[in-house]
Amino acid sequence: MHRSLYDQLTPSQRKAVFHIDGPMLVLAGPGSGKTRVITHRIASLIDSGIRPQNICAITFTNKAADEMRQRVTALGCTAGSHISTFHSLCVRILRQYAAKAQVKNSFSIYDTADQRKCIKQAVKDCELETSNFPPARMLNAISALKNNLIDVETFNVQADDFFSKRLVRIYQRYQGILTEHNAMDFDDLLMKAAFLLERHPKVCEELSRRFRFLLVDEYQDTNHSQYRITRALVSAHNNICVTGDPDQSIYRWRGADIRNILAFEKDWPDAKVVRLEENFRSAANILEAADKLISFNQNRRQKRLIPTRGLGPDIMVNVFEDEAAEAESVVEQIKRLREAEDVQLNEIAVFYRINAQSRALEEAFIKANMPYQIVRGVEFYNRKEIRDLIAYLKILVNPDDEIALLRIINTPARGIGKTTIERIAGYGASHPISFFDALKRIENIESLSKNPKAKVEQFVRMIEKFRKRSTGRVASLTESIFAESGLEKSLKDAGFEGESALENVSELINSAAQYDKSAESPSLVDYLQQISLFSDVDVYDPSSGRVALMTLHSAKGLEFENVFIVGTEDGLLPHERSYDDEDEMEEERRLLFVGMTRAKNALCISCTRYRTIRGQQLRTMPSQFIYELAIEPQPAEEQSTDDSKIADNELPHYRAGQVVIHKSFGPGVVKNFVDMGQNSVVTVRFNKGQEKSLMVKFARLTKMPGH
DNA sequence: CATAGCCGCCTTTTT
DNA sequence: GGCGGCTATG
Repeated sequence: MHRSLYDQLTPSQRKAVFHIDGPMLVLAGPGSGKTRVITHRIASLIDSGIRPQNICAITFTNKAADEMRQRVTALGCTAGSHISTFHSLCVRILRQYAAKAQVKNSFSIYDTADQRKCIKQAVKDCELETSNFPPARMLNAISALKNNLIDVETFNVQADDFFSKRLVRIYQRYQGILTEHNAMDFDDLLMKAAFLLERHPKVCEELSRRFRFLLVDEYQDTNHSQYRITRALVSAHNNICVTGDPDQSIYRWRGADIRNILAFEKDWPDAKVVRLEENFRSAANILEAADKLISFNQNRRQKRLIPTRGLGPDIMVNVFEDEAAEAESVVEQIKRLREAEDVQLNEIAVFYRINAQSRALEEAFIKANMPYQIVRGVEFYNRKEIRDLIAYLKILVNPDDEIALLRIINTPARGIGKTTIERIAGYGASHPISFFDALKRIENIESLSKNPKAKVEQFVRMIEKFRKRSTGRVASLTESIFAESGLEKSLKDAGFEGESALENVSELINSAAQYDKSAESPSLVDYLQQISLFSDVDVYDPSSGRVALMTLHSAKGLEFENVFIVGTEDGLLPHERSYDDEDEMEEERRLLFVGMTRAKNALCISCTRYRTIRGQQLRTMPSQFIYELAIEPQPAEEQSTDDSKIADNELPHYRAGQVVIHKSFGPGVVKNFVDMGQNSVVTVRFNKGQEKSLMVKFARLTKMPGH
C-alpha cells in the first residue's frame, strides 16, 4: 500500500519511518514532514505484522488525533490503533482500572470554571481570605504540584514556609471537594493515571504489553506527569518513538518541561536520533528570518533549518496607528491577495498573542464582509445554555456533582432560591450525605416551609425521571431534557436574545447524534467525559473557505500560504508577564518562531503605535523581536486621505501653546516640543486631562488653524 | 424569591 | 470592556 509512497520520503524520513524497534527520538523542525513520518510509521508497523491495537499514538490535541486517524486510514491500514491525547488515554485507563485507581468510573471532569468554584470554596473552608489567597494563583500552584506528581501527602512533608503550609491545607480541601463531587480536574486525570501505573506493576505491565509500540508527538510540550506515564507505558519493551522540536515548545506555563525532549537520550541511552532538518513548507527567506530570530535564544540546541524552496515575497513588517488601522490593513491586503493573486481565503491566517485581540480584527472583517473563522477551543462549551444543558446530563450520571447540581437546581427559575439552597446545604453538612441526597430527604429538613419543599420534590422527581431514560441514545435524551426541563421554554421566551442560544443547543444535539453514531460503545458517561476533553466544536475547518483567526498557540501544527502576525509589540509579544523571566522571554520568542514558520509563501508582521488594552489606550513600542529579525519596519501606507497627511521627511514643528487635535485623544495644547529631526517629540496636555509625549512622526496631530 | 444594576477583578497562552 | 458575584428593590 504505502510502499509506493516510500519513494516520496527523504533518507532521514525513511530512517524515522522504517527503523522500528527500540527508542527513537525524531527531532523534527517546522515543515519537515513530521506528520507524514508518524502516519507512515504507524502504517509501516502494521505492514510488518503488528496488530493495530498494539499501537498507541499520543497527540497534543484531539484535532491532531482525528487527523492522524484519518491519514492512517487513508494509507489503507485497518483502523484500530489507539490514537488520542494523553488526557483521553488517561480517562480510558482510569475507567478500565477504576477500582485500582480508587475512582468511580462515573466521574465528572471539571474544567477551569468548575475548578474556580471549587478552589474558592476550598479557600473559604480553610477560613482564609480569597484576597490573600487568590483563587487563580492557588489553582496555578496546585496545578504545578499535580503536574509534578506531588500529591497532598507528599507536599505536606515538604511544606515548610508560611505560604506552603497554607497551600497544603487549601490543596487538601480542594482535593476533598473534588472527591466529594466524584470529579477530577485535567491535572488529576494525568496524576491519577501516573500513580495507577507506578503503584500497580501488574496494570503497568498489562498496558505496556498491550501498547507494544508507543508514539508521542509534540514531545517538547509534555509535562512531568506525562513523562512518567510515558515511561511506565513503555517499561516492558522500550519501543518508544517521540517526535518534537525544542524550538517549538510553547506550553511551559502549563507545566511543559522542555527537558523531557532535551534529556531523551539520557533517559533512553540506546536511543536512535533522527533529525529532520529540511523544510518543505516555507519560502527560503521566511526560514532565514525565523532562524535569525530563534538564534537569539541562549538556552537552545543548535539546529539547522534547511530550505528546499526558493525565495518568496519579502517579509513585510508594518507599523500602524492603532489596532483598528492594523486590522483594516490586514483585510485590505487579503482583498488584494484574493483579487490580484487569486489566493483562496482558507490559505490565509491571522495570528495574535491574546484572544482579546480578535475583537478589532473581527470588526474589520465584518465591516468588509470578509468571511472569517475564529479558531478558539473552549468557546462553544463555555456558553451558558450549553453548560446548563450539559449540567443536567452530568447530574444523571454523577449525582454527587454539586457544581452541576447547583447550576441547574434553579435554572430555569423554579422557585428554589438562595435561602432554600443554603438550608439544604446546612442539612447536608450536618449529616454525612451529599447535596443530592439531602434533596431527596427534603421532608426531614425542618427549617424549610411547605412551598419550597414541594418545589424541591418536584425537581427531584424530574431528575429521577430523566435518569430512568439515561441509558438510551444521548441525542434524544438531550433533546427531551432540553424540552422538559423548561430550558427550551425559557430561551424561547427570551425572544431574539435566545435565538442564537437555541441554535447552539441544536448544534449540541447534532454533535450528540454524531457521537451516538460513531462511538464504539456509546454511553452518556463516555459522551460527557469525551466532550469535557474535546472542547473544540469551533475547531478550525480548512474547507470552510474562510480566513482563519487564531492565537499563536493554536497555530501550532498548521500551515498557510499567507500569514499575518499582528500586535508584535513590547508587552504583548513578548507579553509583559514574561519580562522578568529569561526562560519565559525565550518562550515568547519561540511563539513568534512558531507563528512565522506556519507561512508557506508570504509573511506579514505588524505592530501599532497605540493599542487599547482593557479599555485603556496605551502607547506601544515595536517588539524587540522585530529588531532581532533585522527587517526595517515600514511605516504603514496611508490608508486615508482625509486628515492632514504628513510626509515623513518634512515633519512639522510645534511651539508651546499651539492647539492641536489627536485622532483618539481629541484636542489639547502643546506644552513642549523637542526637535530631533525624524525623532522629534511633542508633549501635549489634552483637554481630557492626560498629558502625553508623542513621537511627531507617529502621532499624526492636526494643527488648529489660527493658533 | 427574582431581577436589575453595580462593583471588582480580570485573561496570556489550553488539554 | 466583560463576566461573576453581590446588593438593593419589587
